Amino acid sequence: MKKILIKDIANALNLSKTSVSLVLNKRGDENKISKQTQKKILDYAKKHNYVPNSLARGLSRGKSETIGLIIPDISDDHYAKIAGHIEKKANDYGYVVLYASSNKDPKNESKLIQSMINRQVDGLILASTQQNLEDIKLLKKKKVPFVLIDRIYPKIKTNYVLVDNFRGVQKAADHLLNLNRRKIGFVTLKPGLDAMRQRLLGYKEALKKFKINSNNSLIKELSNVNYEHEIKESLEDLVRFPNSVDAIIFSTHYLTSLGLRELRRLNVKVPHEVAIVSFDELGAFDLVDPPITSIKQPGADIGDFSVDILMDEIKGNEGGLDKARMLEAFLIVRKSCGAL
Amino acid sequence: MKKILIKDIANALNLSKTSVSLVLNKRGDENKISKQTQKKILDYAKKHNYVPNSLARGLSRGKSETIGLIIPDISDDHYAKIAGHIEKKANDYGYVVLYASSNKDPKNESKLIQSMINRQVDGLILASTQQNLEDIKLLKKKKVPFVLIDRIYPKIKTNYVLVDNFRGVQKAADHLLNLNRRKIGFVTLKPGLDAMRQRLLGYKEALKKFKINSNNSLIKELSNVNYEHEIKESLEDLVRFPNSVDAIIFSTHYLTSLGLRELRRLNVKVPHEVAIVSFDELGAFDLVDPPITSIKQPGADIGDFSVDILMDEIKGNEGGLDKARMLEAFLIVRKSCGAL
DNA sequence: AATTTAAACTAAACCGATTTAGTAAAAATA
DNA sequence: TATTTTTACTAAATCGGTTTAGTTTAAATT
Repeated sequence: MKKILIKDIANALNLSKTSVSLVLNKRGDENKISKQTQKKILDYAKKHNYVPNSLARGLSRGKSETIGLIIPDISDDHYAKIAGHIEKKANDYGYVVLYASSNKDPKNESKLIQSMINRQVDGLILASTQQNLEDIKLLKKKKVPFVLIDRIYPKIKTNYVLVDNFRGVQKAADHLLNLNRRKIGFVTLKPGLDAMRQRLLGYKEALKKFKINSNNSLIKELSNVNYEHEIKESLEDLVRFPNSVDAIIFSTHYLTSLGLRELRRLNVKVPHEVAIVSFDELGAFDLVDPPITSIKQPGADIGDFSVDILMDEIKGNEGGLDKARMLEAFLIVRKSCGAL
Repeated sequence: MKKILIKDIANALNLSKTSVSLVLNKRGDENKISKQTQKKILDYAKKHNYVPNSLARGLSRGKSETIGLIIPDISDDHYAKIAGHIEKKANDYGYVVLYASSNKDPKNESKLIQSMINRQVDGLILASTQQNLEDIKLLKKKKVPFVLIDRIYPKIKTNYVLVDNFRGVQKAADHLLNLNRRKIGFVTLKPGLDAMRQRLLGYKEALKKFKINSNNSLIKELSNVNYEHEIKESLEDLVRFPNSVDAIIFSTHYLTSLGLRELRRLNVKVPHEVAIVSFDELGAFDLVDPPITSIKQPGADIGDFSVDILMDEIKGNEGGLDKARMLEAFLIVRKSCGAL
């Protein structure tokens, strides 16, 4: 049951490693290896179940047929879904995915990028912490093909696939405004991430168009590390006089879940007293009491497009595809705003 | 900005590749490289940001500091959570995770196992389709370290981390029985998977202990590919005379979600008319109407233990750890059974 | 002073592929 | 028949590390 190598095949058939390698890589014809010989090699390889050592191949070819994927957290629904699509699509292209979670730590992310490059990944897909500008610049300088998803660095030009957070939240706010909710709270994370900034801007813009002054005490920006605790106080404050909101937009699905639990604890009736909209879906949001109106991000598209772009980049097709895409998020209307 | 190699360091310092390699691998002292020289090498390497090429290192060492993880589907909550923990734990050990989804296709799984091995992963963690006995035997024969999770091959002895599906479902059924539900339906998948078989047996055993004859028309085994459609008819049948169940156990979280949607469509009141328990949690099950009583699998432990075992195996520690673990699943009582 | 031992290195083989730059023999052309 | 071309291969270098088996020089021992 020993592993069989190209050398073994060559010896067994009294041929050179070169010929064997060429034939196994389907380059026999162009290199004028006779049909006979080719058949012998192919047969022998199949019979002995030859499979190339990818490390050796990667080393000599300088590429690995592997792409790296770095995301904040694989157990986050949103990223798990994207990762699933990336993997499937990459497999279609004959690539394998080397995957890693940064756990939202820029240092960690930086190490992972390094590690991926050492492993000779042919390209990277990155949902960055947005605090590693230097690493991203380095990737550009080293001409490593990469695509940013979900989070970009506005200061530099890169390939990216992004969701229109600004428009997305606007849709949420418009929906509420059209249902005559006027005191709309916004619960989000501190804008370390551009996505969060965009979502906040979208919220403000929607209010402005309705000629409502945005009121800072209705905006709750929670810390990235402590939001689970901070959300309690924030919600109490939103719900209570003088704020007394009649609607809340949550800026991520986990804030929505936490927030809803809190609203229940506070005995606030959703949607009668307070309507809610979630930016970003969770699988079971249609089953929740009440079913949650949400802005659904196109996870499948993010995954698929990012791989398409990356492959284009790896193959060196300049200008083949549009390398920067902004995708629409969709409003899914359920009962949590009282619209149904 | 060119990549710097061991050779470059050696040339720059007028030393041999050997010395440089030894020092960089912290084997300078044992090989009597003078402190001076060591410092020179280390300084130069740091200054020029040397990082080893993992492919080359992997090739010559015959190991890659990478473990492979093959699961049915990364976008399944259960596996996403496990994957998250596996990754974190593997990183602690200094390993990187090469991850792939089989999409429940044994052929695919088989290819992935091959591909992982070619990539010289040092070990594998596998949530198998349970239809690749030959591949698993091969892994054993080739002495590739591996750990099965969630799904084992009962016919052969392997390392594994498993959840006690039998006891888990028993807990669910006991809970219902103790609440005086007597006509308990069981909605599950066809037993291609041993897990499914165990869950069914657990259900039957619980009934038997309560001296209730299990009635086959209360057991719905759906096809793996078509369950989304079949579940409609199954639920109608369970709910309608003469079955008229007063409780249903769903054997996976996605069956629960689908089932609950169906029960709503049929206007069945949960838990008043029919109580439900889900085997396996979903993040938002506490928010659902009604909150879903479920059997929670210890995803974190599955992940952590499997990596511990694998590392033990890779390091060749015979008999260090218990290499086969059966973990308990826990009942989480919520309102969907009327108990609260 | 001759021999051993230790210190501080290094040359070259190796891992398992790919690839460049050939070569020998047969066939085609002049 | 001599020369060129084509066919069907192959030897050896290469990728970037690790590792085995030395080597040289200086210090210690007899």
